[in-house]
Amino acid sequence: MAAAAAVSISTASKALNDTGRMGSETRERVKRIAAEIGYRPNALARGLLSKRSFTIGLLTNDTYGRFTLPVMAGISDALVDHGVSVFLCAIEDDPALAQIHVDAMLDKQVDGIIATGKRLDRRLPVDLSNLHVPVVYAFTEGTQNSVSFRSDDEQGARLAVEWLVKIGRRRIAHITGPEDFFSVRERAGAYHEVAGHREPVLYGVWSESWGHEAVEQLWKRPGEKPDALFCGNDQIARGAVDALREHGVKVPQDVSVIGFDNWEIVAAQTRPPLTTVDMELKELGRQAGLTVLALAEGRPVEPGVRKLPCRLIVRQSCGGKAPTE
Amino acid sequence: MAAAAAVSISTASKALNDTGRMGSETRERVKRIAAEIGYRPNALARGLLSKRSFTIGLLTNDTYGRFTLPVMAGISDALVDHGVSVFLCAIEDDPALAQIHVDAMLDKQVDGIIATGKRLDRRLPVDLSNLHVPVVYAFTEGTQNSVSFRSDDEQGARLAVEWLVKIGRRRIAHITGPEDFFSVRERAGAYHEVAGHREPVLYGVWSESWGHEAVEQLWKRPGEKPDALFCGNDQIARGAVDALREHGVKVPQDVSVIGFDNWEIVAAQTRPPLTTVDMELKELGRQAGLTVLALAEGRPVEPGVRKLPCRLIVRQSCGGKAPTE
DNA sequence: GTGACCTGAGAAAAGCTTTTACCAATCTCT
DNA sequence: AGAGATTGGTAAAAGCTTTTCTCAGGTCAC
Repeated sequence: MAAAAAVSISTASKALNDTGRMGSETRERVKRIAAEIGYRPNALARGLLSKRSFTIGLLTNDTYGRFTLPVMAGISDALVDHGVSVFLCAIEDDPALAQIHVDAMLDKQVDGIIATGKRLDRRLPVDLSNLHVPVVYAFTEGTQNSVSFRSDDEQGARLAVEWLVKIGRRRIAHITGPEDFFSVRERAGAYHEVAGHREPVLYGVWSESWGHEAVEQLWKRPGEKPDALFCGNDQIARGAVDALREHGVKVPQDVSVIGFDNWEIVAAQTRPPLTTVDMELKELGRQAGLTVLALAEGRPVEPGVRKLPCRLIVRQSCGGKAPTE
Repeated sequence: MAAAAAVSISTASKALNDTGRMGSETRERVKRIAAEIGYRPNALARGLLSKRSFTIGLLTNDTYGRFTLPVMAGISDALVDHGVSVFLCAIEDDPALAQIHVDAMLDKQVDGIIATGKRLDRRLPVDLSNLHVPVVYAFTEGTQNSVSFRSDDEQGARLAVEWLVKIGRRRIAHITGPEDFFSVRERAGAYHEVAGHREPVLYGVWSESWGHEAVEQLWKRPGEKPDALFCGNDQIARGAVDALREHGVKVPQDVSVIGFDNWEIVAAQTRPPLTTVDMELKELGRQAGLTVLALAEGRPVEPGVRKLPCRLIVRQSCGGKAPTE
């Protein structure tokens, strides 16, 4: 630093880091002068020596940011206290682009990498398994012996269906996304388990229009109609609510509708606002961040898949009362 | 590098950088061995010397990511070719957090900072005016003598209203957000200019429910109804479309509705999909990225506000034909 | 054959910080 | 008072690149 503080370069360092031996008045003086001139140590130089850059990389292929943003917020939230900054790298399922970003991050000596995606059962289009920095997977499929975090979709779905049962619904239908999604199968499994097989599962796509169409199909069928819809995501739920309204069916009086994801922009703007399942992605990001930090510091972390519980967000599309917490 | 390539450390450097004098067969051999052992120079050490970290910081207070994500995508897209990585720092209108992030970035010797927000007429809660690194503002209010990029909302609004006029609409109403937003006033100004003053401007909030309510108000009034609605954003437009449907008014046959923002998740999922104005945020990010890079490299950049043109996205909520491009 | 020149490569410094080793001066105890 | 311990501080090395300087050996010309 400005050894212009009339002291040697090493004394300055020790003063600012509260290490070494020196007179307390010297230490104080150095600190004061450092503060005055606004001295801040160069993290590059420090990193060169300490082998820690206090930097991690976040790799994502989720362009919408639906999943990445909350995860990122959690990571950043957890790591900012430790002085760690985050490189965000959006690779759009482009292996070449991904490799460029990974190389750039490695050159910059990131302390670790968090890989995140938009789907639990897909890998990012780049191999991170043999890097010399720790890698943690969040909301995307990890590799053998890696640490990965994911939401517990089964528990989330159970939460939703149990809620519907609890408020007295019995004929619960499930409208959801494409069956090749792992989450879809998990959620459907929990649905079957809790609700029994009274109603079929309608697989489709993740859009409002599918939710709309699914309701058309259900209401076109003869016989008793469902008194509740458990939807695979909020967009489907929203389409369903719209369709119900057009049929003159009242939500939540006649039919309860529950979504999944708690995507505020969809869930809160639906009329009525959607009761839905929140995957706690921010918390997921927080844990992923702390984990990659632990690995970077050489602390041991058990490999494996960690499932984080979902939380039920009660709004008005189901009726019933919010649980007293 | 592994001078284990049987050559001195300086020769290795010169070989890999194609500088200095040396026998071509030595150069080739070093390069080959470097490639074999997967050597990559340490960017920290290089940065220490060259005063360039090939790293920039992106500061944002937009938690939804509605504006930040496209901007970020543009920046990243523009800079990845130059080997620059981006620190994403989400500060949630928290001055203390913002300062922490800025300090962390400066410590890490970022080559520049891009500030971005969710509102053109608001500053970030941190002062970036006297940093020793270049700062560029994108979609947020800049400081004196700074470089800032913003969308041309006036031109965008003009585009929208002119389109409505072109397809034969005459009684065009404007439902928009809070009047204290600069963009709202600019858009309303352009609306008045192009449409004349036949219909009032309805100021409200940026939500679907306001769009819904505004239509109620309009249709409750005696006299001729509007034949077109220019909405301040896509959410308002969506609410309006829903309300019109409930009134039995057909979109686009009876009334054309046009939005603003081109927020895919809203605009494309509305029935019918919204014709809307795109602010070209990705391009805005791209230019901001290239500009901060230019400043970092010492190239001169004229200070001032750069307005980028918006683009009309024609879907089905207005009728009319897509312009032949 | 010898001085001028060129070539290929290595030595060293710089960039900034932290850490270890070290030295001179003061203190302590008998 | 003098040996040994303590104190307050400095010098130097290490971490990894790049750049500039230097040098040994060879080539060319006269």
